Amino acid sequence: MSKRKHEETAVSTKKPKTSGHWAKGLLQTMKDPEFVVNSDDSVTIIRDAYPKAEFHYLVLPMEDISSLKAVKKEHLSLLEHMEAVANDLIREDKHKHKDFKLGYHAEASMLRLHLHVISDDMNSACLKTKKHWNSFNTAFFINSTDVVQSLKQNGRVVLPGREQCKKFMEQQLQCHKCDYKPKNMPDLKGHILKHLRK
DNA sequence: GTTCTAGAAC
DNA sequence: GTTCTAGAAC
Repeated sequence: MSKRKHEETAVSTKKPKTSGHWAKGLLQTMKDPEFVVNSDDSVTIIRDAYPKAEFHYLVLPMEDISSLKAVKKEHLSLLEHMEAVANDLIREDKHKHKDFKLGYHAEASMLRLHLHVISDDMNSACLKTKKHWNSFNTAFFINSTDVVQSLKQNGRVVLPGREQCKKFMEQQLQCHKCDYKPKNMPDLKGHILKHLRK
């Protein structure tokens, strides 16, 4: 036997092309018909390539807005439109029996502003780490309505600072539906199954 | 953002 | 010995 790792022969599960820096991945996914759910003149909706719940979509503007930090008051109607499009999506029949959260991460890793549209089951094989959990289930996740309100009131989106974000990510694991405090991720992933209601 | 894996935690 | 987390990735 050679020392080389065995060749992967199985067809890999669909992944978006990842040419260029990983932070630009969403820009590629936006162009991939496999992931695009819907779009109009100003926004595109895609399925998240690594969904953290049974339903997990992203709404992205066509305009090259890198993140919440780059959002200006002239983007107000765009952000309102992103929220409206997200609300239309979750009213579709296939989502009827699910509750959804609409919001932004306080600090995003991936380029291009994106609104998360995620069912609140948090039941997914892609949800693996404490950071994953806390990014959707602490104040690190900012509801779209609050982002829009902040933009209206301040002319920009007021965000928690770097240290505050770090604290959110290090927060003790907490079930989002009851007072249970899981001892680790496998414990949490087992626990949330009890709350499933499809 | 994910993958991989060393070494901490159990 | 096995499970689990957290940090590097050129």
